[in-house]
Amino acid sequence: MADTTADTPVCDVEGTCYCPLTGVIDTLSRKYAMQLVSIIGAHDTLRFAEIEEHLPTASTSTISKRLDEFEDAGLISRTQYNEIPPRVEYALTEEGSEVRTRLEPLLEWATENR
Amino acid sequence: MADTTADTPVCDVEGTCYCPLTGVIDTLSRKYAMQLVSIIGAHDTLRFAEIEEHLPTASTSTISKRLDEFEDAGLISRTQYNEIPPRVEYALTEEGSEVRTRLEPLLEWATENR
DNA sequence: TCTTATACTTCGAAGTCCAAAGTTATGGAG
DNA sequence: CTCCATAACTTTGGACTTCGAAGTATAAGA
Repeated sequence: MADTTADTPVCDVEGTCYCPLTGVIDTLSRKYAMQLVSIIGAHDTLRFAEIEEHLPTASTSTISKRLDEFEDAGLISRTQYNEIPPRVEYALTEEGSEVRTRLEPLLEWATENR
Repeated sequence: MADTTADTPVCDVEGTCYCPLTGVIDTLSRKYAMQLVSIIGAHDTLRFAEIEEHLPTASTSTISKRLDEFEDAGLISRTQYNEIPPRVEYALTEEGSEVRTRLEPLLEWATENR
């Protein structure tokens, strides 16, 4: 009984309320997504196999999918070197770094309280 | 080629690295989970139907599942009043508040950058 | 020719999320 | 006494996601 229009989100409360929040949060709301941003951010660049070592419980295909999604979302860059055997390096973009910075307090707490 | 044992996580890098992080992060890595913590935290208490208004794109069953998971994780409390029609109120616990505090910077940024 | 190395992709099964309909309980209208 | 209304879920069957394991592509070096 607060808003007058039908499709306005009901966010008229004390404090900030993140109602139908989409975008980056959807990308981060998937398995291993937050850990992955943090792991890449802890290094300058990382190769696929190194990421797998850091996230041993995640399947190859899931890591691959997360990386694609992050690239689409502009959170990471993918640099491919045309050598044999192939070499690919992943790194956070500026946006990705910003996300990682804001993710750290949460992950830190979660690490201490598991 | 850094660690000598087989099952030690590869976390010997500069800075903090959150390798096979489990627990609360898994609970938060599900659809609408982070938004839900934030929404409940923006109020003293919330009823089920109010939560649904704040998260119109989430299905009833998903909200119900998230609330169960949060209760199991100790992030929210569920208070049931034996009236007809029934009344149930949800609120963040102290742990939930801590999580919300650490979630805010991320959600704030995500709101500005969607 | 065969092996090696890296970075994936493909596969079928298992688990998660969806919208819509159903469940429980009882107070009040007719 | 029967029917409807209300709140908070639960159930259902189908679509989407994640899983581990196996397969693909490339070319240098034995």
